[in-house]
Amino acid sequence: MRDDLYQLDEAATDAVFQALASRERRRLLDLIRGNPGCIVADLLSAFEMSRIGVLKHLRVLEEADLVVSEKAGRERRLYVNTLPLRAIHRRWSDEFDDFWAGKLLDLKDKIETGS
Amino acid sequence: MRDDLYQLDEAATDAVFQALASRERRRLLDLIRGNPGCIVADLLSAFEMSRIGVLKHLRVLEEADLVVSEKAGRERRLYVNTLPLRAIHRRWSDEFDDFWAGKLLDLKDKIETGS
DNA sequence: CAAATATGTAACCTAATGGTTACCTATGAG
DNA sequence: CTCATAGGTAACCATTAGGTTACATATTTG
Repeated sequence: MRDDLYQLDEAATDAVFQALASRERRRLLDLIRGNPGCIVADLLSAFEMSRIGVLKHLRVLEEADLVVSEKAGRERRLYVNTLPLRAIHRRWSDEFDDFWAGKLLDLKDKIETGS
Repeated sequence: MRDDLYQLDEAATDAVFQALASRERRRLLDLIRGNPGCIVADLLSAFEMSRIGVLKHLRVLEEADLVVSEKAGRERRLYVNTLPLRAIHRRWSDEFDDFWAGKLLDLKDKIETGS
């Protein structure tokens, strides 16, 4: 799919941010990104929690479309899908252009220091 | 504060993504961004929910440091703080450089179409 | 086939979220 | 001063999230 044709609706955006709002899930995402094609069992050793806990986090990532998988025999191969992240990145780059460009004052600093 | 000195720890990152994981809060953020210095009462008409509901969402945004406020008499002036968003944007730009640059295949598409 | 492996589902518990109503405090205007 | 306005706190309720244990299924391997 062409990069710029991929768009997130509000519900999908909720799901992506929700999925990213957990350390464990971000770590999971990093692990899969670093080991594309890894299977669920490969991930378990990196976590304290039970296998089912990891599976649940994985499902949240999959429902946010941040991770996709492919069944291979009794195993499941995992991959990061970058499109949702890129869609958000792209949208922010558009919407917050003024901010990224640093054209606006740092209001917080201004307020807190009273300057 | 200099832009690149602002860094989010894991807890702060949790808070930012959590805050963004709600349509209402993203809308709130947009409204404040479009009306810097607006007061709480200004926002109410844009929402169906009660004032307290809005206040609670506002607090989530403030705890994520995405919104800052300044008391002015009995009013409270609201501003968006862009630093957390910029910090995330910057980190992603570093970490996902290969992806942003489109150097990697779209694995999802590959998997789903079986090509 | 039998047993080990990889994964998935169900049911349950606790804590956090998202919302409410009712009440309280501080400030500005007449 | 009186009262309307802007905002905040407390207590509550329903739903969701994050985790668990126990059990079930499918696939390899010996």
